[in-house]
Amino acid sequence: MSINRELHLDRPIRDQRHETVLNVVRTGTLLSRKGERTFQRFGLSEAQFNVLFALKYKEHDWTQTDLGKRLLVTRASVTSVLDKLEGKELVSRQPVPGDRRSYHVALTVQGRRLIDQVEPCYRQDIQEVLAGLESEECQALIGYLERIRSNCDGAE
Amino acid sequence: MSINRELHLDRPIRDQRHETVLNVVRTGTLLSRKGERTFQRFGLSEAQFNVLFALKYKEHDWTQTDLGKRLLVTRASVTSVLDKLEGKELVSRQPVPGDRRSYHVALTVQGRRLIDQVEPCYRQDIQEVLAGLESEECQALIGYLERIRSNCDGAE
DNA sequence: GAGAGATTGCTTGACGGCTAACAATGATGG
DNA sequence: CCATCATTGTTAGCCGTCAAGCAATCTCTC
Repeated sequence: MSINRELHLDRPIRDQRHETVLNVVRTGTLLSRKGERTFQRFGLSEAQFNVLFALKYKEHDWTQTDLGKRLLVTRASVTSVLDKLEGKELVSRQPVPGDRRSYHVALTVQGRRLIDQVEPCYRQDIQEVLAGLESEECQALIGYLERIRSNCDGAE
Repeated sequence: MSINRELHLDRPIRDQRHETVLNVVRTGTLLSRKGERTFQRFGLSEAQFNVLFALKYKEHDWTQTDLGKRLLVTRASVTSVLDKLEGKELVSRQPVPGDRRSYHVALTVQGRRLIDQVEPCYRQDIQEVLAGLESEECQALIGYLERIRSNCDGAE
């Protein structure tokens, strides 16, 4: 459905670029919310899922700062999410040899078990949501979005 | 830049649809943040800007519930943002004849003056960010995103 | 070595999002 | 008229985000 109808606008948006921006932001929000509903069934928030998922597929050891870069949030945000996950014993902070300021973050056994349960549902969501798009269309979409991001300060 | 590099991934994402979803969410976030930096210069949050902008272009009277539908947030969220804006005397709640439960929300003189100042910067952001895309490309992008949203529950 | 500057993780406070519950009010059916 | 149900805005509690500032620690330069 068009943004105009979706936002209950009396008049259609005149600026096509404006309409494009609203479409991107709106779609991103809806995708996040779909994920949240799935994660909620496992007692996880989106931020908590993101941490577990990242840890599952990491190859090197990550400090909290590394995790923040991966998830694109500040160190303060990492701290609070990690406190929650550590309270549920899903992740653990390991001391880093040679740097007493840092911790390496790792999945616990329960954490690994949980993310292995959630992941199939997450992947199913993705397939559902993108069911209508062919591979070439995905590629084109990704290309457009990369070009937009290249004009946003803060993209790294 | 590709999501793989942007997220500091050790290995590229295998599932193209997964990569697509991450691209959409990521781009939406970056667009929001660009807006936030602009609004901040005027002492506004993104949510507060959205309210002022919506009120500027409304044609009918809107209750708080109407505003929530337009902005796609709950009534509770509208209440708190409106409290902030009313504290700064940028909007006012007007009693609705015939329904003592509701309020009509309107810009004050200062509110109108402020949104008129912010809007050009906001529109400039949009032009900058979408500078690289032709009209047909925007149209294609919008089409892809609408098809994705049609698969998200919660799109109205 | 010693001092200056960076970096790390933590804390605090503000913000906006949500859900759930509430009182007040409106609408509807008998 | 009245009982019931729906709707409106508010509140409280949780969450995650950020910015700003802190102490501890590392690094670099002299």
